[in-house]
Amino acid sequence: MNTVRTRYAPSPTGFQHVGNIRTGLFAYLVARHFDGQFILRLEDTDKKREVEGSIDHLLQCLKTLGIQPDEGVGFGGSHGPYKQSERLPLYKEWAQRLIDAGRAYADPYSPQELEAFREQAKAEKRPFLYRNHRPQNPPKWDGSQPLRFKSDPKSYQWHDEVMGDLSTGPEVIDDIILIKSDGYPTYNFAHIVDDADMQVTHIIRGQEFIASQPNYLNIYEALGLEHPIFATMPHILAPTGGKKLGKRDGAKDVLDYIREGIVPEALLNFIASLGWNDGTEQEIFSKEELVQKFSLDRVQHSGARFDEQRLLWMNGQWIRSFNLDDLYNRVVDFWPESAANADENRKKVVLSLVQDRLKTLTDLPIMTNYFFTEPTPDWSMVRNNKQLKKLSDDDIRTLLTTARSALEASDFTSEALQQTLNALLESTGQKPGILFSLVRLSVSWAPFSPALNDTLAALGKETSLRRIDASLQAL
RNA sequence: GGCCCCUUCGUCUAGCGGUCCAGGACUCCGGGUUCUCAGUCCGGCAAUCGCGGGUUCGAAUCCCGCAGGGGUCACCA
Repeated sequence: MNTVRTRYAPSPTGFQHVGNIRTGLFAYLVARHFDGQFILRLEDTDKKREVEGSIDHLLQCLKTLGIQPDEGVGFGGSHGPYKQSERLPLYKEWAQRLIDAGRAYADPYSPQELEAFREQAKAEKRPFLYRNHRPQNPPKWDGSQPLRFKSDPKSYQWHDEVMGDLSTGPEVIDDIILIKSDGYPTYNFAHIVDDADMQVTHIIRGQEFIASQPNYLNIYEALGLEHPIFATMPHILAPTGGKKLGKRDGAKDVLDYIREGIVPEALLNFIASLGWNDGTEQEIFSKEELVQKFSLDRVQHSGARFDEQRLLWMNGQWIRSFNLDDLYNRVVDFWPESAANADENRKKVVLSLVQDRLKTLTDLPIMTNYFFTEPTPDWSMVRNNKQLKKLSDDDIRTLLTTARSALEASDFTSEALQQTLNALLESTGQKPGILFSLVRLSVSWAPFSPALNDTLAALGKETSLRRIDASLQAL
């Protein structure tokens, strides 16, 4: 077998969302799995739809997710240029071959005439076929008219790595446009030329192309080319309804997930497992494992719904799997403002306490703010607490004062504090629900915090005692 | 409308003729973990395998119909 070469070939028409990027990921995984090459090609043949900044965004996405092309726009390679808009002469050349072979001709109709044909077909509830209107003596192609393929309608059956054996009749074959009147090729033609020229072995693309596959087969034949291996991916479905996930159904920018505190590993893992599994009960896969285990024939045939709950769960799994230094480097941009001047060691201590609690990296500020700034006592939190509301102000004052002096005598390691607190439970005869809650609130004034001994240890003796004093003052 | 594809718990899925009155994961609900929140552990709810016919001793698994969903029929990709 030849070296496997796959490509991801988006058009620069906006931001990348999970639906797009999954196709790219799978193409990447196939290439890596077989020690082949992964190519990034830009299909920028529709100048009207082009959106500025698309390329930068695309590159940023791939970089963030660690999907590294071997060749392509921004990566060099010996089959370039990798932007279709810079390959126009090549398409002309291949088009000329078809013209010379009598397999392409100029389209003499005006857009209005074409539209009339289409309306007619629609009124008669027939599919529109251009070849039913194929001109007898088309004018010589001078580039001002679209160039059409002269098709040879026939039945086809072919194999798709994902979908299996597929077949169609001649009625789906038509004279499609190869070169538009603006001089740019259509996708339909350009991708065939480019894949051949770039020696692409596997075409991995979305389900929307399955209907035009027979037309492509017809063109491969006319060009005398052997066709690559095809693999058709099912769509990712929108959260509701059965439609494919698109921008207007709330498909989010891939980078938005990262900004919202989803780690790249989790996003990659999640996207890959939408429509693919390795047949075991494993749910969490690293990129390396995906490369090793991925195979197209285990890709699902039907669409998969995008379920953010599951993504969030996976994110938590990944966050908990990182060692502290790794996690620390990932959260640099997520700390609360109050942590701006805190030193690294302090932040690491705090981070280690909340690591198990983070669902996304953006949870960090709300979970850690009180470690870095003095909280404002809010006694309504005590009064609204189911257990604490029974205590009188005097009870509270006594309990807190007793606790304060016991803590003052503790040397404030996590272990020593646990002993101090346990002793305090005995000496005061209080339940943990009362004593611990009260102390926890008086040092944090937060709705939740890590274990009390750990929280106190992280705050340190001086700060803890100061906050208890401040809380008592405010009572 | 023609053509093509798809159809297992709410969701993602395992399953390739018997080990499945269908297994795992997410969600949800109980319980444990000295307070909270999360995590974690244990347990629970949840699919008569789209429907109807076959084939077979035996079908989620094979065959045929039907229905529903999706894609496509652009000088978009």
